[in-house]
Amino acid sequence: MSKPLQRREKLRADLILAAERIIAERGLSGLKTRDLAREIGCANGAVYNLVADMDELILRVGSRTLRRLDEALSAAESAGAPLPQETLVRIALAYCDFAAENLQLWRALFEHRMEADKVVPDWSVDDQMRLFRHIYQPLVSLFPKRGPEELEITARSLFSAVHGMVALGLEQKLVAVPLPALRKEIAGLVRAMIDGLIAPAGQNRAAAGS
Amino acid sequence: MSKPLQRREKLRADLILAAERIIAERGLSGLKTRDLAREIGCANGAVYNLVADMDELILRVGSRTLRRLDEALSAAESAGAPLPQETLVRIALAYCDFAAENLQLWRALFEHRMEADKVVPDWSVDDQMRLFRHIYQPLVSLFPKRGPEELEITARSLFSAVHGMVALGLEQKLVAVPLPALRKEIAGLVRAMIDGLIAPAGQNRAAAGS
DNA sequence: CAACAACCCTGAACATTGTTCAATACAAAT
DNA sequence: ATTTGTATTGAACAATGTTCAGGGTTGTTG
Repeated sequence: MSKPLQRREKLRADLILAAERIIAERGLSGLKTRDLAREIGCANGAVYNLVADMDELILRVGSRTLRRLDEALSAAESAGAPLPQETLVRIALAYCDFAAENLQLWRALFEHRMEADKVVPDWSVDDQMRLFRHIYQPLVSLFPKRGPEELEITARSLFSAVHGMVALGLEQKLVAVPLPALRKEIAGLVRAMIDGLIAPAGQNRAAAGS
Repeated sequence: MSKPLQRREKLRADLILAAERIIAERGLSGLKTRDLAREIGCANGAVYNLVADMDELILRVGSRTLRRLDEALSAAESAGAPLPQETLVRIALAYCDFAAENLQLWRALFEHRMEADKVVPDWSVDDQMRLFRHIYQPLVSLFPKRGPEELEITARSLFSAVHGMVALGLEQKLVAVPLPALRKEIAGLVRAMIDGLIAPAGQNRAAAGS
């Protein structure tokens, strides 16, 4: 009795949680199968009954991280004035804050590289794509005339630009900007990007919209 | 005779070049000491007479990559109208092109993480900082009233934003934007950022400059 | 030229890790 | 209770960065 299937699932959940804790504490490179096995109380070989390999485990943890990130962005989306400009700023800052507060787990999302030939499974790709929808809505309000495809690309670009600022801003403590300064920079540049995109501006607005 | 010191330096150079070639072909994770030793014709142990460890070797390759990147950006800087806006766009596109043409070597610059406690040597940090100076100059032309510190931060932010677009844009082939589209997006968003930063713009330009 | 010291190189050995697998223990079914 | 299929174990394997004692080479000195 004691429903072995449920026990298996329980162990699986424990494994993923243990992996998450270890990555958060010691970084992606601190994740070792033997530590995991000891942590959840089984032989190292048993790990491979719960997940196919380390890649899958890391992606599972990534999925959890992405879900929490998604929630943080959702909260920011509806946590103030519905002005699309300010909503986008809030989302960008929420992204920055999440990365700072979950530094190692957030890094793991991008540091991890699939071993060549093996493909990222669909459920993982879906997780990633879901993030863009947060900035898509405000962009629709800002640019009602533009088509969905164009807006999707813009959403992706905006997201990527903010991601870059966060990534390099949190990189190395030596030259790193202090967090408040980084937040200010992000807010400023997001507003600038939006203003510039709206702009009935001066001379050279040629290539942006076409 | 046969000047052993020069021989050593020759071997060292060979080693770095071999490492560069391997990273370019197989990525950072494809770099193995035994392959390197075979490649340059020595025992695997001998590698450690030429460099302290893999970290140093990777940083040496990174230094070469950064130098070439620096040259590419320099060329872009002076390869067209001296209008600062267009100069910045050219630099951003040159960055994108360099990353695309040197994908694995460029990725290695950011994928590589120092083993904790060990610090990045000075010469490597210098290499990295040098990149910002390319966008610093045009920014001085654009914002003569702002102080050097503020401009340095802006330079860093602009660079980071473009880096983010390139990084996520070249990431996964599945959802990846084709290169010409990415270039167009980068040019558009760089112009937007600049316009937005210049902007005597509408309602909400509060937080950017302060 | 000979003896010697300093240094380099070799290749075997070590430690760490992801992964596999034959043997064992266990659970359920007949 | 016996059988059967599955889960678990822990030893073994392979890959890989790194170290090291021993042998060889180089350059210097008498």
